[in-house]
Amino acid sequence: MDDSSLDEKSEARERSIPVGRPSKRPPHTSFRGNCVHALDDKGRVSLPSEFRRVLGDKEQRGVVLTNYVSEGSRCVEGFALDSWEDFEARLREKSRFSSKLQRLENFYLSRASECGIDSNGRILVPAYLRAYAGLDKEVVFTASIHGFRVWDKRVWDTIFAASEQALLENPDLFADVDI
Amino acid sequence: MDDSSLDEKSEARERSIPVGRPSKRPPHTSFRGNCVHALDDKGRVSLPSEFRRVLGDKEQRGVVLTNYVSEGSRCVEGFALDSWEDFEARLREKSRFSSKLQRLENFYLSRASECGIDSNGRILVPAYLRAYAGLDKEVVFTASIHGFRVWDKRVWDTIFAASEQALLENPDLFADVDI
DNA sequence: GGGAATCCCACTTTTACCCACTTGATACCA
DNA sequence: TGGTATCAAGTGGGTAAAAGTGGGATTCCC
Repeated sequence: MDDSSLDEKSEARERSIPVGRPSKRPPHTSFRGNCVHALDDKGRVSLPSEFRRVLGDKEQRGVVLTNYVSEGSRCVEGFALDSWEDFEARLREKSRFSSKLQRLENFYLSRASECGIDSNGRILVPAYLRAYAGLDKEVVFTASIHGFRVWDKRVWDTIFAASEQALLENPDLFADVDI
Repeated sequence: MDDSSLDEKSEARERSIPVGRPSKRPPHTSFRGNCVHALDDKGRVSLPSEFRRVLGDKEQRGVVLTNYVSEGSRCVEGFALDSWEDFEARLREKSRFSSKLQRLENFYLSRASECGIDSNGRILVPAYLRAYAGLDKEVVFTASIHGFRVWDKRVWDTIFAASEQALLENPDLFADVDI
């Protein structure tokens, strides 16, 4: 180890480089792509490095995970903390006693958990979310437009195949999204 | 017991150090997530540490509990004291002879109780609220947008399952909340 | 005096934080 | 062009501290 590497480390510490592995590569603007990672016995899993890059400095603040049903299958949804806070702020403006809001609170909000990112770039997925989405060993991270999703690998394989099949059967499937 | 420990305690009282377990981790901005805790024979239950973190310094002032019906089921609602006070202030601006307001007063306000947090981070749930919501041994704390709710575990499991079912039957359920 | 609330201490379980290893990709150099 | 050094990325595990729980003792109030 030479002096320059020492300098670099202390400099990084001083500039408050986010928790987790520092990254020299530039931050990304959106979550993209997908990757397969292993959940360990403690329920921890490495956040894909590409996703950590999206979080950038916000990485130190962690992510918010909650449960969701996408295309009829259970998964975990994840968001950068500040994007989740924006969402909460908009909800706070709704009528306090609205029954629709309560549905959303009881299913979605009530299961949201803020997860810090450890020094190895991992998050701890709460036991109740692992149980909900059936996350066992192999999980798949997939990008969504606002954040990302985490699936049990077998569930994801099924979902993906079904999506392709739907597109084969209806070539205008995406045209209907009105983009 | 020596002098220094005495000093420490009285100093803490003077600086209004919050009751409850101190926490080095940063305070959260909103109540999030859910957790299962045990109500003991005395009617005490640990406030989830995540929730205490939201209260931050306000923890010393305790929380306000009252009864509510969410999605057709009885529960206890909880709020940080100052958020409850804001709510009261807004009610005070309404017409004092509004019959709807009186309903709200009679059902909601009249049953609100301020609860302190003990040195172990627990609150004492008033007997009438425990009876109302059928809280027995296992209770579930769930986050809501303005505060949190406390349910009997069996009731909660039913509510959650029903919410998921509703979402499965109507995938656009939350799209309707206009977020 | 009896019941409830509060305070305090003790115990168990869970979690956060740390360190260390493996692997694959890239860079570097002879 | 093959060997090797380097580093990011992912994974596994140990340990001290925090979180949750139970229960006794004291105080307060009707």
